[in-house]
Amino acid sequence: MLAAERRDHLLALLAREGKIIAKDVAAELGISEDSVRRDLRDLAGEGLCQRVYGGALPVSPAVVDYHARQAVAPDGKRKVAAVAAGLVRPGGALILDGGTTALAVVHALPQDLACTVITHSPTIAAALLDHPQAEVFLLGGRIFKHSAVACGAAAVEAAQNVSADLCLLGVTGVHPEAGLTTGDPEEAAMKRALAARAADTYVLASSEKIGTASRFRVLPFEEISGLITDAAPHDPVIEQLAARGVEILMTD
Amino acid sequence: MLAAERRDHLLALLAREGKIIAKDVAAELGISEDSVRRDLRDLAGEGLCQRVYGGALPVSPAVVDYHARQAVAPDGKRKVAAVAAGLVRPGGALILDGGTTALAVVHALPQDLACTVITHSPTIAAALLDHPQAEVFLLGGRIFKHSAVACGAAAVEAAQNVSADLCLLGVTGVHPEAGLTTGDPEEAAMKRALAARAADTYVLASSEKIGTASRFRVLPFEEISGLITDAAPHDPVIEQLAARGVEILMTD
DNA sequence: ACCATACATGCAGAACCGTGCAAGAACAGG
DNA sequence: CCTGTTCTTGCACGGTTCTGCATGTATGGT
Repeated sequence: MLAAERRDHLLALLAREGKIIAKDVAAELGISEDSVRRDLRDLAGEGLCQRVYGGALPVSPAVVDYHARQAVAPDGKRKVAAVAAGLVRPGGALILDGGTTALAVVHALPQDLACTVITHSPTIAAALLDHPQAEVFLLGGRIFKHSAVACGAAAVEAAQNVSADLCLLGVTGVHPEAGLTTGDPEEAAMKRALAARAADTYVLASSEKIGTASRFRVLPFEEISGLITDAAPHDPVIEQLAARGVEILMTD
Repeated sequence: MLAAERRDHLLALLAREGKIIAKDVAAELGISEDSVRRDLRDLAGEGLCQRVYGGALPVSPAVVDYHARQAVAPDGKRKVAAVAAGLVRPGGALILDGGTTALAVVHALPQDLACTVITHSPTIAAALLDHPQAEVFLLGGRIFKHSAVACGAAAVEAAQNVSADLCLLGVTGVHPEAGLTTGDPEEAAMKRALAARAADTYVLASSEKIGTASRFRVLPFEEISGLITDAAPHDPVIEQLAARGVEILMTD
């Protein structure tokens, strides 16, 4: 039995049963309890489970499935998310896009921050369950599988009924000419609808997206307040955007 | 049974019932009252419950922890969920309630089932992401933290625009006189709105809920098609319901 | 005031944990 | 192909934590 295989088995078991008992799974797989404990310790270190006396429990039952498949957010995204989280004012209202970067923003928010979060992502909504002071409003609609967010006419319509101080948007491309782009027209429309409902809109773009473009335009640069990125300090694309009046927030 | 799991169970019980009686829960879980008392003392030390003579009470009436609820009675719920999943027809439309039992239904659905699922639970929506053939429609609204579902006026309104063949509802109490009940009035209204949009409504009730009642009525028995439960074969409550024309689907 | 029940405490046995260690597998370099 | 290195795995050991029981005390009802 491969180590990675064992890890997968543990995560699957955790998702299915809601718990892991070290002794039982060791017997089941025919390996020592020590190995199970070591694996559980590692998984807990990555935030994929919660170690308890005798075994392990899901870290947060609702999102464990998602986490198991979604590797931990890479460093760049975490840094971008931390800067973005700093823009959120206590008591304010935040429109939060879907995607892994947005999920990282949730994790970067103080646990007890009191604010209103409006989102079209069930994943984000589920992740916010352990922020007891956060008021969450979910925009419903047809769920687009590939991005795991609500889109379409119903979702855009639902967005018309909200407003916020700040909107944090993820995109897949940031290109001097193409502007801010994403890969799906429905998603692009939804992002536009979200941005239109906030006083300020900041775009989250980890470095690998700078200079690339996808097929569908979300917004021109003129319509956003700023860009949050971990790109190199003197990236030519970034400097060009700064010259065009886009506020640039760099991670350090 | 893991110690941490036991603690979760206590918190869940506290959230659901509003109180804990040390003697009862000790008997139920097959552990000594001393362990229960020790757990309650610890929980009280962390401010998660209020210790009283004979058991414990919520520290404040509103304290309900969704996460704690995940650990309750996974076995009975899985069986109930399996039966419920069997009612879902390929190509059909299903309205699925929130809650752990409903989550278990998702896990019990064939991975490649093609159907439409309408839900007001972001957790359910997120869980359905790995059913590639399932079309998911999410009903938006204000997220109620304690049950992790969208409720309130917006959610009820959104429900008016859908319809389905089958609705699977969870409840917290099934009582001959009180009917089908739950602990929150908004949730009760939402469940009613969901049931009204489906041709058939089946209620999922694992055995520990039979014979109990919560404060808010969801529906009278006359308005549901059937009840799915893992209660004992000749449970008096169940037999009474059957006599009143409620279709009873038992797990085996 | 009395009694039944619930409680805290101490204790012993059991279960669980981390660490160190050695045997073996995987692997890179010669 | 051999050898040294690194990583993994299982085992042994000592320490920690948990659990149920016994004891004596406190509490609430009658």
